[in-house]
Amino acid sequence: MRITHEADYAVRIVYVLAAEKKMLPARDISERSGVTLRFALKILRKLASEGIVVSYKGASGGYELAADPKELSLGQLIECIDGPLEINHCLSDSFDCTRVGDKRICRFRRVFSELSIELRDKLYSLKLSDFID
Amino acid sequence: MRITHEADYAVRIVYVLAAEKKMLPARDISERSGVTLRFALKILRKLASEGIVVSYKGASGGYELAADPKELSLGQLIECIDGPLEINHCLSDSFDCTRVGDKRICRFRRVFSELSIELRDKLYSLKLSDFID
DNA sequence: TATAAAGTATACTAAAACCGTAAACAAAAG
DNA sequence: CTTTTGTTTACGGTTTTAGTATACTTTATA
Repeated sequence: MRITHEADYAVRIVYVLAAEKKMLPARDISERSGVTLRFALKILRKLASEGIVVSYKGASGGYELAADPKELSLGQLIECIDGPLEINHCLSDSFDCTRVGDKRICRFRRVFSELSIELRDKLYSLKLSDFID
Repeated sequence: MRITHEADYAVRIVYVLAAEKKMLPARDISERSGVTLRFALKILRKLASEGIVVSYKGASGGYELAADPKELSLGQLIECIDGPLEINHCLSDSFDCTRVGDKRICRFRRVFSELSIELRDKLYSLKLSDFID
């Protein structure tokens, strides 16, 4: 029932970029976030592919926050790394529920779905700017 | 960010026992819940050690719901199998947060903690009796 | 009281997910 | 044209998950 370390690191990394408000090379991001360089690069790649950061190649290259901290949410960051925020596997599209009890959708699934949506909404309402001075 | 299959199965199993309102041998529980006998036995042992079900040994033995369905909650069942309901590993007692940003406890950790508590409270407020006719 | 039907306990294993690491490559600044 | 950076793909160790196996104990009942 936990987000992955990788998603947690993604939050740290983006926090560093948002606080800095400028482009930073991956090595600096690694140092300031406390995430190893290699792993930070992997995470930065995912963030770049989602348009959350932009990368600049070559000497004096690096990464910069692309999204507006007032718009970028914790939920978006976490889902970028971990995939959909669902508290039970039965909520995934591919899952075929065989549990008895209800007509069309089992009652447990319904409440898991509602709780997932609530949690997801809250994480999406928490913007990165809320965590910067 | 998901509960385990095992916790999901525990809910199914307890639902069967609550709907039946009587002792059932493990084989029947397995058949009606759709959980393999071996795995169901493992789960039933954990439920028994928490006092959620009681077991009767020997021929014509089986398992019976020990808790009151009006008191027994989804949260209690899930934590019985999966451990504490925390959405980030940084919330566990043993974790030493090194993240910069705040005086004593980092802001991210605070919101993860609040969200975990909210989710946990909701799962504890959902009683098994809410899912029985 | 024998025996078969149940649960108990411990340990094992296969597969998946997680958490990184390695190496070869491509782009761009100076 | 060389050095510094990012890019891509693949690899691998560790942990968790999910489920199984085996040997055992207990007890109803014939």
